Amino acid sequence: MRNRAEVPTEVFRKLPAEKRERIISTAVEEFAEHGFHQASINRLVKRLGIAKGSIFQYFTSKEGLFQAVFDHCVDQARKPLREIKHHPEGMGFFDKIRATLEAGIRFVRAHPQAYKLYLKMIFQENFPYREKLLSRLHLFSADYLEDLIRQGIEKGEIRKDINVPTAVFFLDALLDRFIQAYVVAFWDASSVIHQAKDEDLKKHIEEFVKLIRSGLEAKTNEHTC
Amino acid sequence: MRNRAEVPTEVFRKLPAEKRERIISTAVEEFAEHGFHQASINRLVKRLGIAKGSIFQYFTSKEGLFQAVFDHCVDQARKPLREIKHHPEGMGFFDKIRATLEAGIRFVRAHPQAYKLYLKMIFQENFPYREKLLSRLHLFSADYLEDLIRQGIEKGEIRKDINVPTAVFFLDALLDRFIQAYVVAFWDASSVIHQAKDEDLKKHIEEFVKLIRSGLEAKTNEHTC
DNA sequence: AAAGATAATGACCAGGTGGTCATCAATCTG
DNA sequence: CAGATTGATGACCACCTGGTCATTATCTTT
Repeated sequence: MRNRAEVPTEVFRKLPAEKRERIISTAVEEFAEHGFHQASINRLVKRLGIAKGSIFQYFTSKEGLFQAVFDHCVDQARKPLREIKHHPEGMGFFDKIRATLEAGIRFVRAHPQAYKLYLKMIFQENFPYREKLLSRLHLFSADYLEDLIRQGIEKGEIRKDINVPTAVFFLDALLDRFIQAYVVAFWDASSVIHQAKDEDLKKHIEEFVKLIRSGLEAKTNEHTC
Repeated sequence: MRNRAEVPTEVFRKLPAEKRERIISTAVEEFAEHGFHQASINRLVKRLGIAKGSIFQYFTSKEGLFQAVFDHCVDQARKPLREIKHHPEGMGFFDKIRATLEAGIRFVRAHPQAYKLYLKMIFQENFPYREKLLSRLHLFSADYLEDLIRQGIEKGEIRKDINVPTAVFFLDALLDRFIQAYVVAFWDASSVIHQAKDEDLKKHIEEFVKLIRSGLEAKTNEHTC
């Protein structure tokens, strides 16, 4: 956070926007493909067709480059997050869940590399700025879902006897995993979500929300009525 | 698969069991901590107090060592998997889900390093034998869950109108993520599952299964009856 | 056009990697 | 005990890494 303005050097900031973008987006690809340590500056500069020394004139170090890449991705993610948070008040709880899923899919479609980078960071413990990323994301996902659930309870859409933290975890797991399955093939055991077309995706979102809403159990209402 | 008998050299197989185990389990730690590429043979042999040359007399290459490590972990995982698959016939669907969760927790408690290694492999695309691992796991999780769900439908425990692949995905996501949250702190936004004690864990498993069973929606039975 | 400032370059560096192999130590065999 | 066989060893190799910096090229200003 501190010195963030210094991380891409002044030299880099003076570069034509076009070149700046090309460098950042190529670097995103490199990190998303290989993780932090396996990512290679040599390979990057070869892909870019510039000299290695230039990279270190633009960014103080590999870590500095990564920080710039990371900040770039966070910026990309900001808009959709706000968009989701400010859903119209009239929407019901399960509509909001559906909208969240749709916005998530929209994001990973628009920025697949950024999302891949996020996935890489999750399980590669020695990534720099891991803590920073995770705290930022927690701020979003957990708090957002808890708000949603409490509102849903107040409005009578959700059972009152529910354990809120468990429900937060429940939803977080499902939403996150749904998005992951769209991007990473093998998370999707039954191969229905991964890279699905719009129509099929809508159906699966519908089915999915239905499960979140009512669970798996067969209704026994007939017996009681 | 081919040449699997050749992968740990005869020299290694002649070693006293004690030393063999120490080498494998230290290697598991190294790979679980650092992933494949970041794992260092130099560091490993230093930890073990043996010469680097020895490792290459025991295993043909770093990849060979990893294969041995991997096979070792799969062997560790086999017993609990079988145990789960052969649950007593009398058990209801949701009891089986509960038992699956409990068995999963028991496994990661007994072999945390093996599980960490699995997590590392998931998002590190250039890991060797990734396909092999994933196909093995799919065989378990998806097929097993599908069986369970179909049985549950036949017995009338699960709604008949359910979309089976979606339900498989739904369950797979939840079970997997529950186990992950026990091991990896930050998956557990609300910090209730991670490394929980037996009593608390039982409660959370109960709450969790309740959600899987009935979903989030408030029951509206009162109105209809 | 000349002078000065700024940016691009790639040979070079120290350090680490997986892997090799001649040498040495120990055990087994006759 | 002598000879042979096997296993342990670590100096060494080629290669790659992030990072440096003197040199060169380009642009700006006068």
